[in-house]
Amino acid sequence: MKSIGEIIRELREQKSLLLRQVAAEIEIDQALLSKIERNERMPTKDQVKRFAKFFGKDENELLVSFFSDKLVYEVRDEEVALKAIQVAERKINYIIKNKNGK
Amino acid sequence: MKSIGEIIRELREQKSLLLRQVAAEIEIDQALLSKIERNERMPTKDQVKRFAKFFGKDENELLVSFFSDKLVYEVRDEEVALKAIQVAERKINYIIKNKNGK
DNA sequence: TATTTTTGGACATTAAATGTCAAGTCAAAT
DNA sequence: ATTTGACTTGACATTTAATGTCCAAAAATA
Repeated sequence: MKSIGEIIRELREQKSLLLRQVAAEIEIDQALLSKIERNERMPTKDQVKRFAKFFGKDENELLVSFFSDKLVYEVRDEEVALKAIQVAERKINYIIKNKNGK
Repeated sequence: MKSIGEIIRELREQKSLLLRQVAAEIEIDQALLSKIERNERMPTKDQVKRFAKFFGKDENELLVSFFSDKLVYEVRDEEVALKAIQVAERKINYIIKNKNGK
């Protein structure tokens, strides 16, 4: 249930690394990393992959956090947020179901 | 389970109206309406509201279609799509829960 | 206080979405 | 077959939103 930013910050602090150090590894500006960790900016999908690799974390696990954050962001202020997500889930299930066959 | 575009097209056809006529009412280019109906472009939230008003449909109902389409679009090609949506739903529930109190 | 780390904010850059126009296809009608 | 009307297509313009950068300010630490 943690945001992608919180996760990244925790991983960094577990290793006692500085923003500057991680930023250099991931090849992003350290100010940007600071913002990402505080959920002020979203990383790109590619950056999330690099974080996973650098911290030795499962890529898909981080991607789930990342995309779920993006989804939440898209509807967080909407009255119909919850319903929209529920309908979206059904639509995705439908798409998956009819992916291969028919 | 229909897309916002399909819904709009059905509403228009039920009333036997031409693209040009509806486009004029909603105040958008008819080419854009054509694309919206075929899910080639997404309408804006404000346009969705105008469609609801013009067709006499419940606004929130159309907004749910609209936002769920946007959510699906955001993750449709991702391996983690379904999990991301499920986690997003939990996050939204959490946000709603802590909206007023605490 | 001096140094280092982190954050804030303005601005630049890039990317993505919406909007527009004119030409194109297609079907029906004549 | 030609014309007419409805719809679609594609290239392009415009707008909006996101990411990225830099430097100064703030906060923390020594």
